[in-house]
Amino acid sequence: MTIDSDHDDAFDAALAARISWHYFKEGQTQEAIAGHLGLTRKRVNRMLAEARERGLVQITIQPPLGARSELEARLVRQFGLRQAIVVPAPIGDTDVRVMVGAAAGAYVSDHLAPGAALGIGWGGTINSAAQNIRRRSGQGNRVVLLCGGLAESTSINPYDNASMMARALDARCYYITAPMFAPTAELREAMTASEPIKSVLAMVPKLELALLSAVDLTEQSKALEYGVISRNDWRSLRAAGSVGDICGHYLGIDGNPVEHPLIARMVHPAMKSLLAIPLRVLAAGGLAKVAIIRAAIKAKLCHVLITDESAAAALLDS
Amino acid sequence: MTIDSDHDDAFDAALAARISWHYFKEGQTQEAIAGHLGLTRKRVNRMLAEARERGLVQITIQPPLGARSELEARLVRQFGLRQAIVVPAPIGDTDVRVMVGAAAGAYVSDHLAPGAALGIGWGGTINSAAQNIRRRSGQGNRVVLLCGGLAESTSINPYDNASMMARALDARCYYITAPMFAPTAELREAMTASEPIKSVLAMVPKLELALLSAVDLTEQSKALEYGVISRNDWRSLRAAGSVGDICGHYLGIDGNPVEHPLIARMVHPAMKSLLAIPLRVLAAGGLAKVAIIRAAIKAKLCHVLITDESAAAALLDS
DNA sequence: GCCCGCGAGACACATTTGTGACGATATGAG
DNA sequence: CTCATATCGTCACAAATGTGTCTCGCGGGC
Repeated sequence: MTIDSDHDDAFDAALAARISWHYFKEGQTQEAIAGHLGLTRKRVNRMLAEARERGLVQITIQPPLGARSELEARLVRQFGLRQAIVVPAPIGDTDVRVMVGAAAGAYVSDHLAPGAALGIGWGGTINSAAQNIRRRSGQGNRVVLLCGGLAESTSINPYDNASMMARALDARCYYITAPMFAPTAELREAMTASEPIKSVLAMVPKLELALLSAVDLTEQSKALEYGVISRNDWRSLRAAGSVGDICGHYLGIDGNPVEHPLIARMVHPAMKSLLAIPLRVLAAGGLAKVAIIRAAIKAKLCHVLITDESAAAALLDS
Repeated sequence: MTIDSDHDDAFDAALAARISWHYFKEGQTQEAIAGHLGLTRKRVNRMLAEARERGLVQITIQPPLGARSELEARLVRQFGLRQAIVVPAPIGDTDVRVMVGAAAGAYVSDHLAPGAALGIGWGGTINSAAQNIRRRSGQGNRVVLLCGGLAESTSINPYDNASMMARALDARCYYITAPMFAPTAELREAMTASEPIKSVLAMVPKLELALLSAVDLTEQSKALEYGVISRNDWRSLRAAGSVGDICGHYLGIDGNPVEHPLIARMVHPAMKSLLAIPLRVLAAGGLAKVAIIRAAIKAKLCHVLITDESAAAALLDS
């Protein structure tokens, strides 16, 4: 399950690395590189873009080190967090998730010890985090996906997120081989009690680090946009008082689980299992996520919050 | 000693970090960022350049991971190294040292454990390595400069190299407070036996990691260019059969120390001390360094070699 | 008060970069 | 063998970037 030597195309990583060296480290122009290596400038250009997309080239921005941002300090104080990381809010129409994810990837790279096991959520933020992991190899890490899968491969599929993360960490990856939403409550019981799934779920309380993501139930919800949940479910979950979910645990504004028929069909690790993980990092940004972030903090799901300025400011405004 | 609020000018690191996020992570145009933050585009442009120069923005190119380069494998085999890292040779007239140094910085970042002590050489390569360290803080590292100082601050001053490295690692830094070349052999004895110097030298055999640099004695020698050694010394050292030095130890082509009056005046850790360091990394590239690299390997000073393609190819051609 | 020098913004320009259009060439199915 | 398709190189152009020059405003020295 963890074997994936080359995942799709014949992308020449060695060539891309060489081009990247000349471009980013040596500061040569794309034209000069093309001439030197006997390629077209356009080819060089696309290889560079691809190298960045694939995380082969990584750009790290060192935090101001000594002087942590004002917002971070206030978040820590007001919500009793261990740490808060606030990245700038996007200027244009850029997706917040790429920025928060970038910080999340850096955080995981810094805090996942060799041999440690990492649990992850899913979504655009996690996807971006995976791209921003500093590649390692032979460190004996494990990645456990903390939710069930989605049959339709949207642009943000949990299995894909997990696979990318595991590849970047050279980790063995464990999936919950069940849908995120079981067809019926009975099937959910049967599935979670059956073998491959049961033992993966049993790994969760023993994880060293969890990188959680938050799904919101606002109008802008990506889960709604991509059809992960139906508009009917969306409506009734909101009516039940939920502001979103963390790993399939739908929470109310106060952080308590809500009552809803869907709950009994969710395939996910028990809340108790999640709460057993000693370091729980929540990565979520954007105004839409403010309510669910607050709920997650109240539910004690968040030791470390990675978010953006707009969400941070809104959180503090309450 | 590790406190450095702002080391010289009023470079606004927080602003630079924010700009860098918008530019590198969010992919905004410099103009848009300038507009958003109320700055000139030119200012944004310069801040970005400065952020890169100062190592605030770091660009990492992941090695092909599985498939290590052919050259590296051959170096390891032929010279019995633990590891070899070969970066592309510069295309234009770029300084090889920035490329080799970049790789060296990444290597140190990956291999210097918390609390460990690092010994460093000096020169452009080390300077570039320091710029490419992934900043850390509170890890309790120590940096020891493995040579004496130079009075005239050339662009590559050992004390400056050490200071940059220590700053990047948030490490305490130890200097040999003596000139690289003592005026007389007697003074050298007196200095190395006297107090601050003696105890710094005593730290050397206990270091965990050494990042060594190589000084060559070719026509292109930077040491000659910058006047670190006089042309007379250069001539006579060559006449004595030396091809360069590692931490002030002038070696012959076979790796043995040469005989020369200058030797008795060098302030540096004993060869035995250097050889007691369990992981010795030599970072040097360019054709001029080939002979001294080979000598250093023969002198057992090099467990891990970080070099560029041109030097690697030349080393293997022998 | 006046002059000098310095830094920063405004402007301008050359270079570099990203991207789309178009045609050539390879690849593979029938 | 032919044709459809996809990939890649060439050309071209617009946008973005790096850099130089000019000028203005500010502060310090006299």
